[in-house]
Amino acid sequence: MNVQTFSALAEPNRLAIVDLLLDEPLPVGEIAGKLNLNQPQTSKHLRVLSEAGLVEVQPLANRRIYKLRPEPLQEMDKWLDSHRRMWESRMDRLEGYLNSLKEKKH
Amino acid sequence: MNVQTFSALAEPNRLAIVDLLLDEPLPVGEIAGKLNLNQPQTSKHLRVLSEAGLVEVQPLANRRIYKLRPEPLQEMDKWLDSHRRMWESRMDRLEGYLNSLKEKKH
DNA sequence: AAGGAATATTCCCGTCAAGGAATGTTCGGG
DNA sequence: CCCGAACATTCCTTGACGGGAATATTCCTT
Repeated sequence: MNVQTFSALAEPNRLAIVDLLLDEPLPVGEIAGKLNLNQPQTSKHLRVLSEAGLVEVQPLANRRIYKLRPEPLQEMDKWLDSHRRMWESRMDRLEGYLNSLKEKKH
Repeated sequence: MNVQTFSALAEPNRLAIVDLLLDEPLPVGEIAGKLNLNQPQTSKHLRVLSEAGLVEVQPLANRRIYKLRPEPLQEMDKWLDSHRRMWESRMDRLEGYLNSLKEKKH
């Protein structure tokens, strides 16, 4: 699992940008407008997200359209899989235990 | 989605600790030994993980046993859900497109 | 009570990161 | 060709962060 993805998302503004781009690709100005960020600030955050591979840029005249790339989040999903199995296993065991408690009450 | 979870995991040593604890709870010394970390270094990272809610401590004599807490990762899983739906939707559309290509070849 | 083991905390230092202001670059329209 | 719009980059400042060394704290054994 790549730490760079976590680093990129460990900043509130960048997390908000990623959430925003979930709906549709957007140009920098619209991202800045919707999140009340300065344009240079937005630009710099987008650069970090791009370097982490979370977004890709599509030039359109003087605009730059940013869209999400799923690969790093898919990798995070895969990493989460092993944890998911762990906590689901514990939930199964808890369930089994509670069921056995119920049976003992009959 | 809580940025603090991402921040906690955005450090290679802490990510390694979380991976290690996936198998079983461990005391500080063993974590330090397995990851080749100094004890104070390990202690400090565990503190950050604890403050993020990713681990909990169980004192056992002069030892402190650290174990994972699933809640923050479950929250991350939930956050990832909306992204999962987005990239699966795109995969569906790609699949449909490829299928329609295949049909045209008959 | 003293000592050892295990661990947490503090202080200091060097590096990194975010924001603001200013400036540079690119594209399209007139 | 010039200008405006959209955006990227640079420089500076400030605060955060990780590691190392030293020290403090807690528990158990003798």
